[in-house]
Amino acid sequence: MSRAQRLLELIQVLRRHRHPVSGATLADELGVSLRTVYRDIGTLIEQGARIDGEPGIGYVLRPGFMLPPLMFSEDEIEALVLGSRWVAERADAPLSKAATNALAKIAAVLPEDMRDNIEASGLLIGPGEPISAGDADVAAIRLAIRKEQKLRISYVALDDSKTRRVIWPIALGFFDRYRVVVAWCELRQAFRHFRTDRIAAVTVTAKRYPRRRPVLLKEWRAAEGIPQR
Amino acid sequence: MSRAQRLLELIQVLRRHRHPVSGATLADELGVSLRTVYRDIGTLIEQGARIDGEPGIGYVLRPGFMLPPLMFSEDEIEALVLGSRWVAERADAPLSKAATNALAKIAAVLPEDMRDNIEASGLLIGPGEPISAGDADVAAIRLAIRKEQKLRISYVALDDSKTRRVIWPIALGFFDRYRVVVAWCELRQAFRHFRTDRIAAVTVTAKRYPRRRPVLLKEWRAAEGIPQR
DNA sequence: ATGATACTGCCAAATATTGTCAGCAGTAAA
DNA sequence: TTTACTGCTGACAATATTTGGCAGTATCAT
Repeated sequence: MSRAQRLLELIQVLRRHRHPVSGATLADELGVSLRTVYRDIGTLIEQGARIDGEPGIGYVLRPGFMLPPLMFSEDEIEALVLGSRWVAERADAPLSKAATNALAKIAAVLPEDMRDNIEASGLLIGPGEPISAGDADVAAIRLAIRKEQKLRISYVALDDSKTRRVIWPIALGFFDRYRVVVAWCELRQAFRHFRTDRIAAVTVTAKRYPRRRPVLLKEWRAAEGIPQR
Repeated sequence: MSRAQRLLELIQVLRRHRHPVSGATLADELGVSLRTVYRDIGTLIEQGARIDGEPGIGYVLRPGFMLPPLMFSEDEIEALVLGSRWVAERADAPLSKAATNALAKIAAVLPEDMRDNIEASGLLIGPGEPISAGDADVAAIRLAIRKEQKLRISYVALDDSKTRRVIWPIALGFFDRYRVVVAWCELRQAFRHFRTDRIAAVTVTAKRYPRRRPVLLKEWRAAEGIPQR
């Protein structure tokens, strides 16, 4: 049995057992050494499997590893398809691919007759001016937002003056013609907006900013007078 | 990337492309040689995947997937959230509400920590000029598209000339500033585009148009020179 | 017919996997 | 507290698998 097959088998075994299973048991069931089981589990976790291993207990597959079947109304399907198409069309390359992937995953867990609705959806996204502000950078900025990491940027303001700043990126705003990074600016000690097409260079620092993003986001909303959702 | 990962990825790629994909394309997407793709496909089929490979065509994953799709990745969640927010912001009221509902359903099946990512997502849709072309009408048009029903409209063209026509709506295009109904026009006996903000009145007829929407859509794409997805 | 594509076999080099041994750390129960 | 289980990690060498390239065949759409 190849390793790939064994990994799938391992998931199945874990799913079968509701209660914690010891690595030794798994090793036995899979006909493989204990060390290998540890390695396999490691691989699965790396791939996104949610497996709890507790010393003295064993392994449990936490719920939420796999997508359960989903049910949507026709309007909901159309909304999801339209939204994904917009993202696929307008966002940076990795996010664009992610949108298509997400839709495919949803399609896979949909009842069969609904699956056709996805492809047949009559809602289209009109072609837009491509926003070509460095895909790689935008993806990096998204990641920094997620991880609450400081960014060092070199920014060309609207009056063409150039500054270097360290910012705490808290959000990325998608407008029709450009994208804007919302951030706390260490230079100005205030919230500032930076158009991605005017960011000449980005360096992701390893430093995490000292406050939590949701809190900052709330403060920014208050400062801008944007009602909370 | 390990082979096991690649096999999962391969399935996902096949899921993503609903139409036949050539081995060469797969090889390219996976960053691996064609020969290896053939071997991988062989392995997957051995494990029970239902993959059709036809010479001259390519590969198709038949629904009835063998592998339950794994959980959404962080990028995929962000893509879904962003897409839904765009729809919630820019589409007609019922669709907007559907987008929010769909997202809630997805959130419901997510493990807890991922659920937080939905609310905390840092991707925002910038406010756009509201497209206020009769929400009720747009919803009605969407429904007519889904049901392949004829519409009777009164249309004000760009030169302000007014006409009454019966059209077969096949798609609704979302542009940044307006929305366009793609339809077969009985008056002109050709495909025509109608901006929703210039449709003065809509009546949904009970009559179903005599041809199938996907076919018409394909013809329209060909006529417009839009490559098939 | 032609081109595109799926598919198979073979080989050598590159790469991954595996078991073993050795040790640390956490949990539950005696 | 002690003991028995258990998770987890590192190193290493033997082994197995994977990979790409090449050559060739078959099948389908046009």
